[in-house]
Amino acid sequence: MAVHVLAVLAYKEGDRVTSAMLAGSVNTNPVIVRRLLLSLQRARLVETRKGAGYGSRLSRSPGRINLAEVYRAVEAVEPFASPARKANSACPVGHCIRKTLNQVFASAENALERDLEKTTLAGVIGMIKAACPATAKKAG
Amino acid sequence: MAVHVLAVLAYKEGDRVTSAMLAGSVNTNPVIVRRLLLSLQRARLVETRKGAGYGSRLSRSPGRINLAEVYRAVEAVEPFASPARKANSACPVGHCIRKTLNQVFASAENALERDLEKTTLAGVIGMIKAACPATAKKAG
DNA sequence: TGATTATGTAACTGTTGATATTACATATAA
DNA sequence: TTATATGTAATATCAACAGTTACATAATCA
Repeated sequence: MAVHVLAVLAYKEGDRVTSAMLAGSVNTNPVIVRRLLLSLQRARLVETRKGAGYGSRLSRSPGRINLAEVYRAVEAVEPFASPARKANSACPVGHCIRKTLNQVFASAENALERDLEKTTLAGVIGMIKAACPATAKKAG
Repeated sequence: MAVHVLAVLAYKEGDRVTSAMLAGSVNTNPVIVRRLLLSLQRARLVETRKGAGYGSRLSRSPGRINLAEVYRAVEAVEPFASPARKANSACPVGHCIRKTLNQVFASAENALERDLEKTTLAGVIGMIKAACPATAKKAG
């Protein structure tokens, strides 16, 4: 969803867009969008202003925002499960597996982010236009 | 958790282990383990037999099972969200973003799996032993 | 200044997926 | 035939995420 919101913002290069308009595009509630925007603000990906006629816009050009940044901005918890129950430490595997799996998963997540870094928001927009060339250039 | 279970099985190279013993190590319920084992059976990673004195063991040596196979065996759904609500197709971004994001995420997941392929169960065991050298070699 | 517009945020309510638990049918070994 | 172990259904619990309503706060604009 984060990528969707940012893609709309990228579409409107520079124009301010309200959370209500974004929610309209994603088909969700403005509050959900605003909560998401808070994460994106913290990551300095968007700028938001209150007041009549304002809203949010990208902090940088779409070509200078890659999807790894977006992923990190909205990633709530570790994508790989840290099981609720802790392992049985009487078992040698259970006792020491956590540290090991963390290492392995950190490496895997790193590989994931390296790949996401290769795609910018501008790239996403380009792919969307290529996938749907007939679409109008400006709409909510 | 899947990796944990398989690591225990790898520890016991070849020995049959019951779901109750595995559940003891992971600190969970035998039924949970059995459901997980069903996925691992479908992926031909473990063999299971009913009856007194039996249980499960690895189908192959730990050096010939990599974590990408495990990931694929237990991966329930797409790790990246396909939002419940579908996007607003009146919006040009909403209309065509799904296909584009699927492409991008497929690539990212691929990168993830390429990384996981580099680690085998034998490697995990080695890392565990290195992390906890003092641990006994044989226990539940 | 005051009305309007937008965000920030709290409180509460689904919904979903993972885990947990109990119970029982079935298969296999001894 | 008995004991052991898996397969599986039904149900409960829990956390994360999304949704909704409501309202305080901030900023613009007339």
